[in-house]
Amino acid sequence: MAENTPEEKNESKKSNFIREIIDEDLKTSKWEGRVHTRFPPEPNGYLHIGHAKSIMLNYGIARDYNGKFNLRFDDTNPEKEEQEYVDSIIADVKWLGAEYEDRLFFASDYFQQMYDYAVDLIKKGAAYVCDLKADEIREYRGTLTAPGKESPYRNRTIEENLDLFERMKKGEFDNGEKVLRAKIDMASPNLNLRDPIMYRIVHAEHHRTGNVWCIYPTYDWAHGIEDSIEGITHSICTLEFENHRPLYDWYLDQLGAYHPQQIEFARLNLNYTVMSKRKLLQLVQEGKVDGWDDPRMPTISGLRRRGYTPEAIRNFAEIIGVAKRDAMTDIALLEYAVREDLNKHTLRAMAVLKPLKIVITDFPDGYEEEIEAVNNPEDPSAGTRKLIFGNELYIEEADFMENPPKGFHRLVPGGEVRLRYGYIIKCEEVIKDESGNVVELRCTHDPDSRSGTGTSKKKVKGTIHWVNAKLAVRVEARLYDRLFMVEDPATEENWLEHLNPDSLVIVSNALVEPSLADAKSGMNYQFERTGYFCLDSKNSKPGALVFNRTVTLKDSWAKSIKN
RNA sequence: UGCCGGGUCGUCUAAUGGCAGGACAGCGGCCUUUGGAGCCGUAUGUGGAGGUUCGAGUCCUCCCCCGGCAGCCA
Repeated sequence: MAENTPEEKNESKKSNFIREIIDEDLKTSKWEGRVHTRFPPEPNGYLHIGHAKSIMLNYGIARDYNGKFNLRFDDTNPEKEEQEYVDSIIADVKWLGAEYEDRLFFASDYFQQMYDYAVDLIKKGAAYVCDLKADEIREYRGTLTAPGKESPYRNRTIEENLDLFERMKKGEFDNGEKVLRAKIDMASPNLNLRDPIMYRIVHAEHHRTGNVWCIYPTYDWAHGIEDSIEGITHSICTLEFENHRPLYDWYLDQLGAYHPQQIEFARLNLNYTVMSKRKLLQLVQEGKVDGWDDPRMPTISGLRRRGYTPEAIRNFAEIIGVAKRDAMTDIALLEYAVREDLNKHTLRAMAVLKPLKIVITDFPDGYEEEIEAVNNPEDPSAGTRKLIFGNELYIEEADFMENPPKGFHRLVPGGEVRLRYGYIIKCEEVIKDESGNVVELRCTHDPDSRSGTGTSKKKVKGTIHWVNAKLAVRVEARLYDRLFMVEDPATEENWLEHLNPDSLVIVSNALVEPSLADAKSGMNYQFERTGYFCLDSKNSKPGALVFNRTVTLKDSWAKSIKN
């Protein structure tokens, strides 16, 4: 493979304000030429597409600057964290292709160091044990416009603080009885600096450290230390931590510890879905969806089950860029990213979602003819396959209309249409049941129109897909749509009331061409003219296949009739 | 109404005092045995008012709007 010229590299990799900061740091040797980033999830839920943005941002930077990328679990709250989440997060990060090599870390591995650092602060007179109850602490903190007041315990002696803190660690006190606080400034306009809590007492079993600890560091105390210990150069995080940066700076300066640079960016918001872990958890717990990996969920595992590829998600992360302004990204960008990837790489197949039988009357009963179909017009190396044409077929119900609107290019009574890779047929007769529903079409074919022979001079406007009635395989198809009916459900009072009742439509009698009976899990397919599909990893079984629709194909006809 | 941050096409994102550009979405067309894909074209934007400057999205002043912060969550 040829090396990219610098210009090509710049073109293929969009820059952003964070990369500019790094470029500048490299120029000034601020970190002796090092670039070291990390992704620091809390294992209290599954990762979503917003995390993917952060992962690709951090990993992409490390990769492009020849730096390092760590995966570190921020597991400082035993009450919310679980091993299941750790496992899922590791799987998702790997699936996305973010390589952390041997750098898998846990904040809980640093608990002793954090404790020692806290003792240092106490010895410097910069931290104290406070007996105020939670609501009292809140009260003493003041408000956004009024300064707080100092805790009556603020001026305990160093010896007393040391003793009390050690006894907190030993388990002599109950939850909430005491906390360790930094002694900073109760009148600071930045509320984070009003004697923030460093340690709280939590008698709970931690998924990794078990019952070794009953005091746990708060995020604010722990996070900067974690980055410091790992030698992170650029601590990239989301906007809401901007106000915390002065606190991290204060801690690290007090400790005289290595001091990374924090840079904040705007988190991803996608319309027609929710992105907070709390809300996603609620959807799972209230059974609104089929688990964290429900294909309608914006989780990495949900997108994977839906049929999204890592490449599609990486494309998406690239397309949306990185900035500091709040943004609401249109889900159309995500769909564009996945179509772009799937179009190039999926095998095509014919599948009829809502079958309508047609009989070609001028072929003998039991007629069979082998015809060739290309597997992927975007990729000749994907080759071709054989299809068996017959006198009894099924076409898509939507491809026939008795009273078509102007511009309808498909089958109509007395009209002609091409059957993909087969013949041009003409609809001679429409057969209906007692209630007037069309149940079968009787057609004739043009023998000179066999696909690929070039013998037909005839031009028809429409080409429709079909399956052989005798050979088609019956499958279940699950058609997904946006989870919510409103653009920004999170801002609605009763956000759960805006779930889209049609976000999942199950089609239990779809018919697919025989080759799809061997569909492989993890493979993506394009059902010609209808969309991209993949086997459902949870519910599909041999002999009872279940296909998930990843995304529809663009449909300019559907769009034009809607207007 | 305290502190911090932010406002560029409908959406996302560039332009680092010098032609406001790209992508998606839209619209129009070409092409097509997928109404797919591809190709071509097109409309749309600097929150407002002043100021500095030969020249301002960019610098200054004032205003407006949006977001975050009062967990022993992260």
